[in-house]
Amino acid sequence: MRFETSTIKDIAKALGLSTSTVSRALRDRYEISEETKKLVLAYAEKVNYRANPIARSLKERRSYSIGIIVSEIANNFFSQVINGIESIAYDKDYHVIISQSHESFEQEKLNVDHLASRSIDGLLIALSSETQNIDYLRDLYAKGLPIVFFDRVPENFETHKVIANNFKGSFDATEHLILSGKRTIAHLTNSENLSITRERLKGYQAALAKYHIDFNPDLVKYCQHGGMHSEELETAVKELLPLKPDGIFIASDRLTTGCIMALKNTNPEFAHKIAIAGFTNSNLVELFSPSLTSVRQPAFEMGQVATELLISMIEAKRPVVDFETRILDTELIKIQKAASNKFL
Amino acid sequence: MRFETSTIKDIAKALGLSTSTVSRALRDRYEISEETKKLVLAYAEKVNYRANPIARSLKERRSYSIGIIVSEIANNFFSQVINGIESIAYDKDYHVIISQSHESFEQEKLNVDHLASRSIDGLLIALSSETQNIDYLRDLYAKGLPIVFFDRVPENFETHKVIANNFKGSFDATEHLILSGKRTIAHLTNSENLSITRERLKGYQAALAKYHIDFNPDLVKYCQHGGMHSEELETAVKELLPLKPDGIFIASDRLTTGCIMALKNTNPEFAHKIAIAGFTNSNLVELFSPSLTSVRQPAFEMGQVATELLISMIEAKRPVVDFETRILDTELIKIQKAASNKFL
DNA sequence: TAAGAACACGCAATCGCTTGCATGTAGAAT
DNA sequence: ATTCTACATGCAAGCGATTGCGTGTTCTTA
Repeated sequence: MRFETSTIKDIAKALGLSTSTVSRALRDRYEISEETKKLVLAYAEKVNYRANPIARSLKERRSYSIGIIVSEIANNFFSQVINGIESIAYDKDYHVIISQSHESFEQEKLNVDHLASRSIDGLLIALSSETQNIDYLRDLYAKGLPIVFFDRVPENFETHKVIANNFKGSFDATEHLILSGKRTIAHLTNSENLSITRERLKGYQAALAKYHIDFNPDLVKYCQHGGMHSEELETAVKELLPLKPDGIFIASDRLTTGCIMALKNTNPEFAHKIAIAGFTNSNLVELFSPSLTSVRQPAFEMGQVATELLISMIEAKRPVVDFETRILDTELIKIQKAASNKFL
Repeated sequence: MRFETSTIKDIAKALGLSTSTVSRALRDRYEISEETKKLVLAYAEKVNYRANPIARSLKERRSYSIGIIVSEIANNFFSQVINGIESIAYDKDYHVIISQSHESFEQEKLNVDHLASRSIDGLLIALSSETQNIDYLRDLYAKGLPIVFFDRVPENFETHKVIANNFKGSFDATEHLILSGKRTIAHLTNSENLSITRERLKGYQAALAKYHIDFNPDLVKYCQHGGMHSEELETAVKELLPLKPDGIFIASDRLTTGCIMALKNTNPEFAHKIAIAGFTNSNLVELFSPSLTSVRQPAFEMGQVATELLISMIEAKRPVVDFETRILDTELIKIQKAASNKFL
């Protein structure tokens, strides 16, 4: 060991006790006298004893750590979710290990496998946009790894899930565009693999239907890589322009910012004419030009709820069979007309 | 064990070998016949054997993982650094564990201690803006934990460091403001504890000096919490306004976006009159209104370089005594006048 | 043919910690 | 005074993997 930290054995030797007694004192178990417990604790404090979590993990077959898989941390939504996760996990003495899939299925699987082999006690995951086959997760789950999905969740997988009210969020955003007079509303969205894609599409369609606007499939553009490559965004934008949309509803954080960028690069003038509404948790929307109406997800809360559910699974005495899907409401943040008019 | 993964013992039993032989075959050591090696490898493959990293860590006293401490991942600069770190680490079979200090010294120390106790093989750290005392890092370092600092580095700590050319980046940005006719240039910056704060201040001062502009300390505002609280930004902005600056140079990613926001909230009209230059690695600067000239750090590369240095320390046969401080050049990205004029 | 070298493998200790079981001691109960 | 109970502590196995050392086998060489 490079670090000559003191071990339970050192303490035992110094105090003329056995390692078992020391361990029990430290773990505060019942079969120990108040006296020796105090003695041990005092000495441990003195030498700044830290239990070796590795050894404990090996022995106990658990690590008090939970794994997180997101597509990328450089994404406001996900980093806020992670903060929510941490806020609960640390409170309950769990540590978190973050991994990025970068929207790649292979990377996702690699990371999950690695985490699993490091004895994480549970997994919080938002699927990558490439992911179609989740058998590898089923295997792990069957072997006893608690898994909670958030944001991008699979169907036919019985476990806890936490999602935003995607339908309503999309409906509201689309309706907002319609109410501000738009009629040809495009929809830029993620890979069809994702649950959020399907749900948000439905919300968009429902809003159109409510106002008797025909749904035109050509106005819907899918980005298979979730906007990771700027080309896919530019292609989508270029394909949309000839259809002369007067509004566009965008279905995810990365897509929203990427799309505005693509619009600006492709046709800056048009970028300022089209009305934009999109999912984003960016704290900087107020700085954006063109400005947009945003659908904000309760990301922090989503992380918290998912973590609570996960920890309840981890610590459950008996196998959990009653699963819930928590649906959290989104918030529509409209353009502040005044400000945006004044300076555009 | 929840996961009934196969162990080396299982393989040994199944093949009628000893665990030592299996281990040696898997580790590809010399005292083993080609034949049994193949046998073992084939069987291991078949049962999808994964060595238990926890057990290995315990035995070998290392974990093949490196710890990262940044102030927050929801920061373009840091998330890009992390991506750079990952790109090298994964290549060399290391895993990374990310922790956030949220600019709090206490949180930083807590996280570092936790990482250290989890047997990380090395640490990559950018200090929090609160951090003044790094004795706890010295202790760990003395006990043998390799540490490489990046971005926010301490003085009087002999180890590898990787930083941007903060002086030049600041000089260039300030000079740019001067050359576009500004004379009263404010400087919004981080806590004085940070190396980047001092270096960037010097660059700012040097540029002023070059053009014979008197340095006015009142024009420099420090944010002790690195802009984590919006109040400190608003206060700073409000204090600056009476001095009627015509330009402002901002010293970090979070501060830059936060400051523009504060300007907009405080006095939107003024926000569009003042010329802004600032450090930021945001991919969205082109969307910002008001627009700004940005100093972009080679974040990804910084992560890569730091990781290479760290791994070289970890794998060094003898204690490293020759340390380097790598300085990477920044890039000045000027406002695209055309675009910004057209739509402002 | 006999002795030594080279090789392939097993035994067992070890990393630091937890815990079931055994043991010893003191006080309570008869 | 003797037995029983309760409590405090120690012993030792085990988590999964690595590795120094010892041993048995085969092959080489004189």
